[in-house]
Amino acid sequence: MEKENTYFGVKEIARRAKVSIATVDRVLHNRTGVSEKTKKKINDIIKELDYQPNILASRLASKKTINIAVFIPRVSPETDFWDAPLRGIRRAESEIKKYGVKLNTFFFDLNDKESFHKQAKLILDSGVNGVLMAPSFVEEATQFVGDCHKIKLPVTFIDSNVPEQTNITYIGPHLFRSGYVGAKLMTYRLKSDRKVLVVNISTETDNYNYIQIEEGFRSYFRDHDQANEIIRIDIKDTDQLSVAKHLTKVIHQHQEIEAIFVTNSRVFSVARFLQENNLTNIALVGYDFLKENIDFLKSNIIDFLICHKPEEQGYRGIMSLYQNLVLGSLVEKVHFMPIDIITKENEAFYQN
Amino acid sequence: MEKENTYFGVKEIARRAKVSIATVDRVLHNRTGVSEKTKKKINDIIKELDYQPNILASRLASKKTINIAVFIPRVSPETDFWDAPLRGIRRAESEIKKYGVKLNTFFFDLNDKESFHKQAKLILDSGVNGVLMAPSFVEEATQFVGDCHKIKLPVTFIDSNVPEQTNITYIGPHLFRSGYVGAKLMTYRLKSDRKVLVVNISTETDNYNYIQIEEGFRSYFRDHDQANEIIRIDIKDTDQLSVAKHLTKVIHQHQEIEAIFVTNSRVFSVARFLQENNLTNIALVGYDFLKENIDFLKSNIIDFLICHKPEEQGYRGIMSLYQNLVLGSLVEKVHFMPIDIITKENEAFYQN
DNA sequence: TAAATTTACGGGTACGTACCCGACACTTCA
DNA sequence: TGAAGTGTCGGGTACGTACCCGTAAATTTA
Repeated sequence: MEKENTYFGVKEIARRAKVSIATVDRVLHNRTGVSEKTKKKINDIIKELDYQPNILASRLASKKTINIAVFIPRVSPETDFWDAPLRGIRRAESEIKKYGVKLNTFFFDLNDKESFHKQAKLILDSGVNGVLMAPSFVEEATQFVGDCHKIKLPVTFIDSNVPEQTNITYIGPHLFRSGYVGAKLMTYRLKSDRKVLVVNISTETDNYNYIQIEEGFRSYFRDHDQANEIIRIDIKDTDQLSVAKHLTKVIHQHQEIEAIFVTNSRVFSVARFLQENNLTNIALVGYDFLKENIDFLKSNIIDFLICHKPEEQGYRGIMSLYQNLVLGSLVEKVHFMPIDIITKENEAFYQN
Repeated sequence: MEKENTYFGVKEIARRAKVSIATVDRVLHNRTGVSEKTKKKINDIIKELDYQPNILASRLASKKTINIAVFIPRVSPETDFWDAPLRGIRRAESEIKKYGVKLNTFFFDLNDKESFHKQAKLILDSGVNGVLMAPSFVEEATQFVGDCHKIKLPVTFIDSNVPEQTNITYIGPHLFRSGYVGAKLMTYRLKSDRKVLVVNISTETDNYNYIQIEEGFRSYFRDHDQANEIIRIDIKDTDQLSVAKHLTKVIHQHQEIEAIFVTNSRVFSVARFLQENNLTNIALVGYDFLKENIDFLKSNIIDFLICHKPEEQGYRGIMSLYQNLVLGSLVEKVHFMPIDIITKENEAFYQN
């Protein structure tokens, strides 16, 4: 049961180079105070032995804290969706803070790109060791990731993905399939070939995840030769009044709408509109386990909710970064969350 | 940047109990040599402080090796499928052996349940700390897991799952969906409403994963109102001669078979049969990136192969156990592998 | 050329836990 | 009554790395 002694550490390197452990350490962390000659000698031995530091010992001895930036939207009075990931993040924090991991939260406002920029700059200047973020603003996030890449800062996305990003990890739903599932659920309620409305309520119209979801949604209809015409609207002002205004208009224009698919958690505002206007015969499918949404689910205004375990996304996101940082690479590029279906019948048992 | 000093370790416990660290340690590992009185006092303080050991330090100081049993089928001359997971397992081993993890391999013979029993007994007696296994024999695996559960031995399944097992982790495909995908691929080649044959070549007929796959397969046909009749055969003797005999018979009985779905990696033996009997107009879909399968894929005998990244399953399986054992719980109950589709066109780029 | 810096390096302690090696008191038995 | 055992505990070192502090040598400066 003895541990294999085939492992070479700093001690062995020091012995071979005929220097002290401290000097080897200086080279390893390229600190000053080592002559070029001994530096080269030590580096050669490091390469020869293919030295891999013992990260357990390293973390134990280090007084430095690992700092992880959490970069997600602020929980707003409009929608408290981001409360769930934050809970998971806090849970992860309490589990690993004893190993010297500290989280710094940077919230941005979904209605204000400038707040994203500001916080992004703060993060880059704060000297953190990793970032967990929601790439809600696609373009801005892409640029931010680029900046992180330059200084070798690992980044993990949750909630939605921006493909073709190098060096990032994604933990969240397969957005296309999620939309596909949404369409399938919708067909359970479709009784005719009348129109289907896709509603995107967001200040960001070009948001990549909504596009992916909608593509999945449309794909289902194509794949299954559903004859329903799919129309879509973007509602850029997220308050209830604007939503009502837009919906009133579109429903007047297209009298034959028999079902609505909302691409995010703001389905409750559509539900509220339908309720207030007595349009309860329109099927409604949307996203996320919010209290308001559940209420409308219970009262049959919303037919289905899709949910991607947001709390677990937060928890896993932090844990993934922690493992990445503490245990070395182990890089898992993508981890898809389940696409859970919530109905009136099973909502009581749902685990976020 | 200072580490939070809110953490209480053995030192603090010792101070409060007015004993030495060694005595606290004795209590923590319930070794002998502590009076009932001090034991109780120390245990009370442990509970009060909600002491969580620093696993990093613990692993570093411990001279004990973590032993993980690898319990998978032997690579047989018939099919070298299990070579891939083994490669991933070896890769994981080389990455973590420096942290005192040792793997003990126990191979069983897929044609011999007795070999499974024998090795299972060996594992239980070997005093390992965790088990990575393929539950190829469902009933036997279930019983084995029960035994492991009694002695609190964590178990991880790869390749296929046995649901409703407590305390195990599964890393592998969503079998039902995999069969569903198989059916969808099949429809690309179906030109009429003639019969579809499902072939299960295995010494184990009641193998849970084949049943799951087949259910997924049939579900697709049901969901999409495909009129094709699905017939199935079990071939319990896996040699080429037996396969040929069974196929000859079933093809005579059902003259209208236009497609065959093989539920595991032994699709090559069906391909060989089709080739030798010039039945190349029959569509063929099966599993796994084996050299023989790829050859038949290239020569158009096999139309599609489905693959679940077996190497990665092995790698992740070990890593999951390692993290579970070293970093504490972090238990991830299920991790589904992607359901990859391999065709003649993309096989050259496939990453196992 | 002596003093003041700077450069280059080693000694040694700490991180939190594991565990060996005793020490001391107390009991048992011849 | 003394020796041998048993139960209970503490001191101290080790794991592999990080990093503080001190010092001798080399270099610069006066």
